[in-house]
Amino acid sequence: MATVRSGGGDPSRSLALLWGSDQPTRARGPKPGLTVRGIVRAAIDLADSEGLDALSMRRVAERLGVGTMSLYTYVPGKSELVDVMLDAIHLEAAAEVPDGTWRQQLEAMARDQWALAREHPWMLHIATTRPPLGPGIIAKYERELRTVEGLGLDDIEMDSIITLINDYVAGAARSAINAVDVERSSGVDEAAWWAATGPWLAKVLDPEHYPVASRVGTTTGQHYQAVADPDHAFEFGLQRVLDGIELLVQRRGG
Amino acid sequence: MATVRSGGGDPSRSLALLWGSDQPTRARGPKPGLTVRGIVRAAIDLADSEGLDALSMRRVAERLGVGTMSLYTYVPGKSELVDVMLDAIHLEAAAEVPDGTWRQQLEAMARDQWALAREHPWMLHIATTRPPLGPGIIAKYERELRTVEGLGLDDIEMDSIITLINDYVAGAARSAINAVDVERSSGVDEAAWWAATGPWLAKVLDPEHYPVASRVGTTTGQHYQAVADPDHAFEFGLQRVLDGIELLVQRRGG
DNA sequence: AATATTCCCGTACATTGTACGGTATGAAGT
DNA sequence: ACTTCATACCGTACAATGTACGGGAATATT
Repeated sequence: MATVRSGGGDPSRSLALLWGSDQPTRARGPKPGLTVRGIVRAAIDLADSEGLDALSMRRVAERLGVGTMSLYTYVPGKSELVDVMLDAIHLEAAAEVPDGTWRQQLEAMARDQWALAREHPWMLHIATTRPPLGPGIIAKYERELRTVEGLGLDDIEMDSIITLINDYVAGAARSAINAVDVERSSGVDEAAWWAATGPWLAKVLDPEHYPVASRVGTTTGQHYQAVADPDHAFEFGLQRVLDGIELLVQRRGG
Repeated sequence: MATVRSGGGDPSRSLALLWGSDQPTRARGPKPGLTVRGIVRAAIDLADSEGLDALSMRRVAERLGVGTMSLYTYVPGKSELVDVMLDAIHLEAAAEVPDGTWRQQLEAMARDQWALAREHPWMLHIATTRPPLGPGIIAKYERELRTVEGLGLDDIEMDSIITLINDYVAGAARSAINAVDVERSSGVDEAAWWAATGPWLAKVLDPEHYPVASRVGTTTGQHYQAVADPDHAFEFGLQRVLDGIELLVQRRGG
């Protein structure tokens, strides 16, 4: 499987699929046996349970009890299918914006994103430079922007803050997610990997050449029983990022 | 190609490769015609110029003028090869730590990482939950930690700060990198994509349902002539992150 | 009944990582 | 000098991928 990338297909085809009216167009020919929605759901189920690497047109068709090529009647290609999958999970996850200060709202937003990534780990493996601008993603963007509306920031700053939070959460979540993925695909669990790596590391991390790294590496290794703890890293980083944003808001008089 | 993941191979095999003495073990049989270093260099060249999707054992062997399977004499598999590639680029990039305040040093470190990702865009497509702990990566870790040594932080906090910066830069750089990748792989450049998407977006982003998103989306779209500007996002976010870290350092009395 | 249109899908192709086993090479042991 | 045997090299084969192509079957419109 090549790198899975949103926006890799024909944009207007993806957009038509995303916003396409679900009205059953009166037409000749045999009755459709499938729906786009059903295909997308099957694909999401497959990716949730077996990972993005297991997501193939053949496997999706198998789950639906049809031939592989039948899918292409409903969906132009795998690229566009992935676009719709991505938008769909954001649509389902549409959460209420909680009450509270802007900071509490931003924090909740970050935690929602973190939770969504836990539920659908494959979403972080999809490159979204050209996001599928469907109803789910747009609604999410609207919710996010509202948390920083009215703080005295200009539009560009508001957008930048949202981007910052999303970039940061995605980065931190990727680490947590990968730990699960690599265990599934390699069969080597964290403990086994650390057991194989630790002794090598001790031999190689000599305090002469790497005084600080060997000290800190030893401390963190013992503390986490692993090379790092993604959950802790997420919490720590989130507070720093929010602190940084708060400073800007204060300067703008929010 | 399945998702490329570091730590997917046998850890001790990767580590042996990473730290393995380069001394030519006196042995029987024909003279080796290749070296691990040469294979790694060819693989890096290929990935640099054509992307990670184009990195295949066949293509690497072709560049070296040997049969595909000959590579397996030197390298256990593709996983381990990627591990060594990743360590190698960090070893080459080993930069001097500049003088200045800890903040200036951290900022320089982030910019170095950003520049490295520009040079070797494929590095960000590799999942590094279990990083290849070779001489390049370890030396980098040591350099990074030294910038936050002596500020009154404990070891865990020092490690967390480094993780935060690296996570953030990786996240922001991924956006910039993907813009280039998606253009290469799809043949659709940013302007063409935006030309196809913009009109759709205008139709769909109605101010009734999405008042804030439509306003901000329009402003940023006109400002960037695209859906976002990764370079601007990087600069903005970096200052917020550093501000947040500075607050912590101040509280610790640094 | 004829026609136009749509759904379904079998086959085929190029590309991937790498397991397996065979052959050639050249240093060490006799 | 001759045998032994570890090592380098690599052709072939297999299972899996996305999807182009074209044929067959079903059904609403004419």
